[in-house]
Amino acid sequence: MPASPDPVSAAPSRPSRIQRRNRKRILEAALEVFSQHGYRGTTLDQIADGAGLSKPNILYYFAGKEEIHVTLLNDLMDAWLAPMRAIDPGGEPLDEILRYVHRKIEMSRALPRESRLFANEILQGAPRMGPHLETGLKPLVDDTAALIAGWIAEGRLARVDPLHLIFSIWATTQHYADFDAQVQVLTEGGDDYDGAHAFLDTLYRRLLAP
Amino acid sequence: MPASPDPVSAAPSRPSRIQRRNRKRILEAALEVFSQHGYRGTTLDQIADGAGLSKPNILYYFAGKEEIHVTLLNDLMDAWLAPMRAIDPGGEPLDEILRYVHRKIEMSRALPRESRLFANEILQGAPRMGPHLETGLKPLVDDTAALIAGWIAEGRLARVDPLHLIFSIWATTQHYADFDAQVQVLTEGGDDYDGAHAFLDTLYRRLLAP
Amino acid sequence: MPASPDPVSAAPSRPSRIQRRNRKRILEAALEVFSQHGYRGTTLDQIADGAGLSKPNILYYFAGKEEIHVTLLNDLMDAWLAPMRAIDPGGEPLDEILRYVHRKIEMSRALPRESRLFANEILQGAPRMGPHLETGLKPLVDDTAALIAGWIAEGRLARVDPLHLIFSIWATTQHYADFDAQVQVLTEGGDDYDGAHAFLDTLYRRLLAP
Amino acid sequence: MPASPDPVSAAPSRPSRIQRRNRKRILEAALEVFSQHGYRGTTLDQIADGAGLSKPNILYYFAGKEEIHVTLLNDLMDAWLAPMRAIDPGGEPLDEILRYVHRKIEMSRALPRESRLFANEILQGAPRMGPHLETGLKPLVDDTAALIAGWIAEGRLARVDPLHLIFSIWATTQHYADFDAQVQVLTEGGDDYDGAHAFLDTLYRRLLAP
DNA sequence: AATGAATGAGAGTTCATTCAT
DNA sequence: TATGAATGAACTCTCATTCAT
Repeated sequence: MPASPDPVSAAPSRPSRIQRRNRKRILEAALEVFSQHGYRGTTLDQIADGAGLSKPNILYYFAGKEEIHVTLLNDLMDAWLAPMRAIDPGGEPLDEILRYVHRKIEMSRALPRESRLFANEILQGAPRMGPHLETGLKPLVDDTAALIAGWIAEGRLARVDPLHLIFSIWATTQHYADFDAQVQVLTEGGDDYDGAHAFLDTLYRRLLAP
Repeated sequence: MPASPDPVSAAPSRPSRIQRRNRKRILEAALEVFSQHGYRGTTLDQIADGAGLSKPNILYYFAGKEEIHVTLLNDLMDAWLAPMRAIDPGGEPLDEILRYVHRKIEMSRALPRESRLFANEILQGAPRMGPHLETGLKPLVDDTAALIAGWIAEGRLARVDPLHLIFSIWATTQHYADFDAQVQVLTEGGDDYDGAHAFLDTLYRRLLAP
Repeated sequence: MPASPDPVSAAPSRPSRIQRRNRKRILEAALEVFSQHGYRGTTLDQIADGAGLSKPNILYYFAGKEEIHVTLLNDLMDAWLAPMRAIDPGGEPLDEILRYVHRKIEMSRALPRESRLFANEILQGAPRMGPHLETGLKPLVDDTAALIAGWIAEGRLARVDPLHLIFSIWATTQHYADFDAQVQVLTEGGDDYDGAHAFLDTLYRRLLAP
Repeated sequence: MPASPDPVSAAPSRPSRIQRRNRKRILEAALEVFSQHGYRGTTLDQIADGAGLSKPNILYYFAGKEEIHVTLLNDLMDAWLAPMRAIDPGGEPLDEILRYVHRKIEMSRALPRESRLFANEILQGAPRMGPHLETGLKPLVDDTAALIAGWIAEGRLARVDPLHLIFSIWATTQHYADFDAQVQVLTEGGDDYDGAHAFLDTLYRRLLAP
């Protein structure tokens, strides 16, 4: 040990291949069940089964059920906000908004479980995500609302309340993931994301065209 | 029980005043907790506490936790669909749609717990409500979509996909109840239902004005 | 219920006969195992077995393992301090001390499990009894030490440090209960409480006779 | 292993320096936690942490938790009995006893963890030390009691029961280590070993002076 | 000589439900 | 009708120990 390069300190020596693989498996399985059954409706057994690991082994990687959930939320937060971050203040306003809407629809299609995970959490009062809303989401939304307000002031977008506009975009795009069970019934299993793209394009174009 | 005038058969001798009062209490308490914590997150103890009844007494009125939940869903279904049923086929199309939108916003404001109860249920795949969607919701939505399609064909509304229009109205109006925790943070506690009325009025007016 | 004298309020309406009987059974069984195996070494299963009740039924009466332990400690505290409280400040000093010693030996003989319960707790740093030492024990010991100091000042007892005297009385008398396993081996199963009475009478008489 | 010079047989090839160091570390850490939390209250993790070794490595040196505990008990037994062995049959009786008492107090002061380790074990019925009491302790105590009886018969010590005398010396001296939590509270954190020396010197002098 | 990874056997606790009155 | 009492099944989490390297 004397001649060792010494990473003895408690520094969490970067995870091994197995560690990374198993953590990934666990989070994948957890996403599946948490997004479907909610926090309380999910059991460690379900996660363990889904991950192909024993229950105590799950707890070898995560301190407890809650830590898995919080880790999921944290890890997904960035990806979740990416579409809004990608709005280009230097772009053509209407284009930027419409492209944001289309990105959000695509996320609903590609990541419906993630959408439902967040929906579940917020529906129950965001008990494990409260801080993130304040520190992660709020500033970004404030900035975006200000940007839109600027565009409106310049006459490059029709007059609307920017914050309610943002709410409406979230609501309409995430609806297809969050309320999929209902959408399925009413579209008779079609799911029709193309129709969603077309409809919402029309909607926001008519709403915002200057 | 032998001397009872009422034979054992399932004929439900009409409920006494106490029975009606207690059932109402139970359902009220159950709505409160189910809407906040979801199905699995809710315990009979919480419902019993909220109702001011003992746990076994709860089970005297309902066969089990699931029956309470299903009863709630059933009982609320009618009220939930009332705003759509109230659309007058003989009215002025744009007015009818806008008034539907405003009624839905008002329901979000007045009955947020009911909204979240349904949201929770659908988010989890509608495990206890599946049939209702097919038999209760689908026909009504089909009719309404057909009505709207008719109006569009007559040139009395701008061209849009009626079904996606309906989705968007649900999404945007219920958003204020279902994602209240998030709305609260971003509006800094204001909640702003007036802004929602104004914004959505503008939105659907611009979208649908012929 | 209308004509009821109404103890509806949350007041813990005095326990029923069954409640009292079962709580007693649980505490009796818990004393048996806690005193033998210590807090951590005791399982609820052992207590449940000893009490002839199911494990969840144990938890119907007590909120958890710790509450059982704390309840035992609290309930026994008074009895435990009674011998010291019974010292009569108006009595003949040497007699009073000697009678205190004999009472303590009798407690060791009659209540060895209680003695070991306290010994276990203090040995591990009194984690669940800390406050009691300060508020219950300390004032009483302070008073008793002052009383003894007064007797010494009056020349009615030989000079000794009162606090260390008290320690020695506790140590010598409780030894027979706490270290019974060892005493048994060395006395070859005799246990000899009579010898203890005689020896300690001699000891404190020679120490304290003025 | 085939080419190993050391055949598989149990012949314990003498331990390397590292082995000796690690065993010592483990036992030191184990003493710390066993004496504080008791056998069941102690986890291998705590020992591993204290020793700075991994948990499996602990089990490379010891077959299991129990073996660590038993080893501790065995290794300490000699040191624990040394003060009694040091009583000189050829010495001046009162001096010998008093010096034994003082040595025991010093052990309480210097090795409180060892004292509590034994106390814990005996308190719980000596489940892992039973034999030792018979084979190690009993003969020594028998001898010492006989020695004291002889001194008394010769009129060189006042009449007392030798075995109860020994019990009392153990009880009074070890009390300061075993019940330290209580002593601390009552001495207001002083701990006062000097007072203990003085008090017990007086006590046994008055008891035994011929 | 050492350890990251894994697990079976329980631990304490929760909870929907049943029993007895 | 109503409830105090009771419980089986399941849940999260712990821990001594083993496996594989």
